[in-house]
Amino acid sequence: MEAETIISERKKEILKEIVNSYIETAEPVGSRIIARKSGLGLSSATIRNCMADLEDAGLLYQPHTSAGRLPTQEGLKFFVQYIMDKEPLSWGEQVAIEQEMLQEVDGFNEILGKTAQLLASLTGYAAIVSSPSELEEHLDFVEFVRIKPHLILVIMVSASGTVRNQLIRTRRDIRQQTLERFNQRMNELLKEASLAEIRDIIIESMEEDRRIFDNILSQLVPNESQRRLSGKLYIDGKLNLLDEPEFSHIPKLKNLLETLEEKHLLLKLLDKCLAGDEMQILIGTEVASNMTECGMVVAPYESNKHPVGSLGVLGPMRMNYPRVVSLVEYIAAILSSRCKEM
Amino acid sequence: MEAETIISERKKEILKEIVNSYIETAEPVGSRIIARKSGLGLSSATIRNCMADLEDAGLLYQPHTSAGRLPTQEGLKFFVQYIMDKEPLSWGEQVAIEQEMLQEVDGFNEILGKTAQLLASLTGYAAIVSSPSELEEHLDFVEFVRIKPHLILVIMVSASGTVRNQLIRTRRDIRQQTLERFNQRMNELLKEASLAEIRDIIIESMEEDRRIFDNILSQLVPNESQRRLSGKLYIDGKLNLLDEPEFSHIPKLKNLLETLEEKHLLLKLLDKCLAGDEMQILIGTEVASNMTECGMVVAPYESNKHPVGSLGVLGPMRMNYPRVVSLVEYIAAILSSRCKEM
DNA sequence: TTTTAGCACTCTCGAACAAAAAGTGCTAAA
DNA sequence: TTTAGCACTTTTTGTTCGAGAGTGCTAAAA
Repeated sequence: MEAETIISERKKEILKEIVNSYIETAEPVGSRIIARKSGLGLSSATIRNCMADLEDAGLLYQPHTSAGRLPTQEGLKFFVQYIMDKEPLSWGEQVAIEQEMLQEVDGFNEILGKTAQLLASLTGYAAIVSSPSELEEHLDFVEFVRIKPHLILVIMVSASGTVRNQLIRTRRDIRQQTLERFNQRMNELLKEASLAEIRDIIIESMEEDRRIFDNILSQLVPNESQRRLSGKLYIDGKLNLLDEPEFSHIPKLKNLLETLEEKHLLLKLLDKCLAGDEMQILIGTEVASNMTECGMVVAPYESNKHPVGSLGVLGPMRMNYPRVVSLVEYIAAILSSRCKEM
Repeated sequence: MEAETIISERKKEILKEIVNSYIETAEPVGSRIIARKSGLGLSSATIRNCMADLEDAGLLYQPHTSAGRLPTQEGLKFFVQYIMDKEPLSWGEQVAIEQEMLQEVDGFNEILGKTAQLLASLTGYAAIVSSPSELEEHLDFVEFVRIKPHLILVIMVSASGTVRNQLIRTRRDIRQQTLERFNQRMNELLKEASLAEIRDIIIESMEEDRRIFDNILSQLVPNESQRRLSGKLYIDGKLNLLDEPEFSHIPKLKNLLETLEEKHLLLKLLDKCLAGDEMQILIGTEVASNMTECGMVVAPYESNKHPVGSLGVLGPMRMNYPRVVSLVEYIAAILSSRCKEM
């Protein structure tokens, strides 16, 4: 970014002050306020000159001639990239978070739910946590049970304690006896391979039953599009957004809440970050075409060095980035450490 | 209600007209409008006199002296009890509903979800459907599996196709062999009894393993308070409420949406109706102390003559009761008929 | 006795206007 | 390079005023 080099230190300082004030009050901020609040002893006139330059650079704008200035989307982006310093968490907060996150619960999913809840309540915005994609998850145990003719129940228990069921209808009726043979073989294999891998192995090795089980297994291993939809998502704090003045316009609010119901859209958003492998801050149009007034902070969490899911905070574009970034970072780290146990 | 006898036919007619107009426009309605719209050829002055009487009776009120009148909560109650006639569903609508409701799906729960969705989209309000309480539901199949030391997985498949899992930690480690004996016995018993009943039977009959299984079964059969919380709830159309002018005030809206997140509260509301065994219309303070601006229409649905769950519509107090009542009634009937199949 | 026309009265709502407040840009002096 | 000062612009707020809607009451008509 050449922009960074062009903007002088002083102007950065001023931009910082403006953004901070804007984050706090949601109001346009004028030169007087900065002159008084900022440490550097400059008069409002000087500040005004700088502000005019910042406006020319596209980082600020005035809603109307006699109003103060607001950061543009670009201004905020510049702020989070080059200016902002994270707001360190107080010791008390760190302890409180750890305490909440490290509670004993059964099932990994419960942790994810708790994480979303915690993140939402600490930030005051909406929080989203995606669960590890099932495909890659290691299974502990699988069992096939014949319930009635042509209907088989498959129970899968993952290493993390999640239980998943699936009913499968079969064209041919399969005897429980056959299934038991299958069960045994599967569970042996599971010690080493993932479900997707097993599929390939087993199809080769069990010549006799090949046709039957090929069918079953392909129903079991979700394909790409199913996987996308099946990825679980934990959302909390949606209603926090009602407190933000930018969403006091009801149709806007409705539009936003509606998009938050569209899981696949959110999953895509979170996935975008998973690929990047490090924290990302999306602002305005970067978030989504119908969430142009929002900001989002997303970070992946990992299990043995591999990112497996992500967690994010969604708020108004005028989010308290310094604080949110610290929180997301810290909580992602703790979540990653909990993944190891699983 | 003595009120009914006191209010003359004409006044009922006028009240009816007022409520209908209010439902449509959400505005106070004046005497002129009624004089023109109502069939009875009366002048506005006459109407005014009647309206004054209705106000004295507590069925109407004026927001301020020079405004038209609005029905009070009592006025609406009176309307739905003694005046309203249901709005019959058009033939096309009936067909469309049946088509939607009778679609082939797997799992009863999917039907309930679909029902909520349908109800919400047809009424334009929020819809709530409660699922039959699990306690009473008949189980088709139960299996206990030892996953690892001290951890047992219980799989329950209900007659309606729902699968429920539960992990149970045991103090003593139980061998798979023991569990299989137990499995067999359980599934024999299931042909006749419900889970709750089985518990009593089995505890008596299996002397040797008594202590072990008593513990397991008591974890399995939810107690009253767990049952309340575990009852599943399908809500749809929450965001429809954002379109209603009465909820354009954000704090009010937030309060309402928050209450809609409290499942146990809603369950209690629906249960209230289940006990009554017929459709109920709750208005204003009757709904809940923090939903005084709402109205609700609830009806039970049944499976072999016994009510097993209920479905309801929640909207502003100024709901289109004639239409909603018909819809709820019709959909409850279809849902009941689907229950029989299960 | 019941209904209606007429009228005075009350209250809200929107437009028009004025003054205050907030903030800017520019100029000229420090 | 910075700042004080001032003219200018725009929003905000408050006020006033008249139009509009609707009522209650009274007296006449049915």
